[in-house]
Amino acid sequence: MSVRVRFAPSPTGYLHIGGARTALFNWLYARRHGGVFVLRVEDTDQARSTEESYRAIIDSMRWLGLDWDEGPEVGGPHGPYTQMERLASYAQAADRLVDEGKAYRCYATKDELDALRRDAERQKKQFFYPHLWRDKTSKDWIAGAPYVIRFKSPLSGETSFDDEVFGRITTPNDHLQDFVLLRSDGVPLYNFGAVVDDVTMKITLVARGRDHVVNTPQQVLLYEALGAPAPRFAHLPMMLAPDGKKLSKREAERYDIPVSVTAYRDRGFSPDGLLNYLVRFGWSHGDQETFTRREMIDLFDFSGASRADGKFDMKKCLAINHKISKDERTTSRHEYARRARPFVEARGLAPDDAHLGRALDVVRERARTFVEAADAVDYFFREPVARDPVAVKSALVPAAAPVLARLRAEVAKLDALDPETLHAALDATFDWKQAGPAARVALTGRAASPGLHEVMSALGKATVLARLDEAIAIASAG
RNA sequence: GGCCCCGUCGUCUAGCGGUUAGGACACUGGCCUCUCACGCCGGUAACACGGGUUCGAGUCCCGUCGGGGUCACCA
Repeated sequence: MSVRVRFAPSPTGYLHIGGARTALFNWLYARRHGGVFVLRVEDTDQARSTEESYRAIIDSMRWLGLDWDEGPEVGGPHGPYTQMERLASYAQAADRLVDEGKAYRCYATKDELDALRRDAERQKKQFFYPHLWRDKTSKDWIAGAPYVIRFKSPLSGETSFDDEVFGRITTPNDHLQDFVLLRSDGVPLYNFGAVVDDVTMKITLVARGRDHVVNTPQQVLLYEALGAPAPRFAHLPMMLAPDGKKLSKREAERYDIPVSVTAYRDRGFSPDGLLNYLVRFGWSHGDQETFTRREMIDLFDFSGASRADGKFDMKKCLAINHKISKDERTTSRHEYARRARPFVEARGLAPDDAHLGRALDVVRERARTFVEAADAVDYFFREPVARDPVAVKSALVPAAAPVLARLRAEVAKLDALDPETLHAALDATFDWKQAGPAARVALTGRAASPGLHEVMSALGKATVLARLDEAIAIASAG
């Protein structure tokens, strides 16, 4: 049977970093096995679902490059891929279960149940749905009154399944509630909607966060009741905040960790950089730290997944992004410039491609993100260059004027400013240890920068001469 | 609390009965050097604890402790 997996986010917020990892693992599994990757929108929580969230999720998936074969915007043979457009399917399945005596109508109201729940809480007892309507028949139904459809859970025995990463998981049935399949308005709840869809969409493996293992038994029971074979399951360990708490937005902010994929994009991460951090979170292939997409796909396997939850490490995430971005093997020069450009333009600069490319070549190895790259490249294009007052005060002193003047004279004699020519022309006569600081502030306005020969080369002769003239004037004025 | 799961350096992890317990990030000493990075060489640092099984346990079993997940007409 061909492999079919899905990623099924609910549009109740941005795409969470943990969700992105789940999506990645599913995508890798599908690509690895030449299968189909389905994107399905679980928007049955009408109170929280928004069009804006839907948009953010789609955009994030595209930015990450996790393309789907079936789903919203691309369609497919099992559509629609949005649950609110599939209500008839759930109603039909639910009716069938009721007819077969595997589910039943429950007329107890939410208020009524909430009251019971509060009572249980007050008595410090666990609330358990009293089987109010479990054993009633259609003769007891109240015409015109709202009802939900509940699953008739087994009262004894146990349910188990073989998880691809955790192995066999078995849980007793006796504490299973008669969970709700269909709300009184006909909208399905998560467990039911997901199972009905997974059956009709012929999903063969479900990979998701470990927080879902608890409702897997209920889903297994549902497959059974529906007379459909259950897919395989693969649960992934949780991604936690540095303190071991849930990586919620609030918790993450305390550690300056972005939680939405769009935030990583805005912070100047490259999709491949982020993906490389994520793929090594809960999965490994020996000691290999970074992968090209091709390698990820070829090497991915659930046997490489770990079972222990992990804590997010922003420093490492940045380091991995840095490694991926600066390496031509994983990020081409052209790709780097294409992604960096918007961040440069956001600073009000508009260099042409050739000029930008030269500057990025010079700073690339020292920028962890495109935001840092844009900052590092700023003085190449800003006129007049912005000079750091502290650096000016310490380096552009009167004594530096003659040194800068001599540098200006030497550069003026040259035709091309490539690094080799500059080294040949200047190194014999300049003591860079002494001339460096002043030249650096003159040319870049900063106390730290890439090597001066490289900087001059990327700056171009005209700009170099102009900036030296400015600096000489500043230095002379003291 | 019930049920389920997990436990190797600070962090991500390798390990699948016999290893000086390896790598990466972080931290740190040094080299390189016009500064900052990059790069290179080196260092600190881990098998939660207690019982078993075994000639031999990080690897297998049990217990303890610790951590996490979940108990909705949310997903």
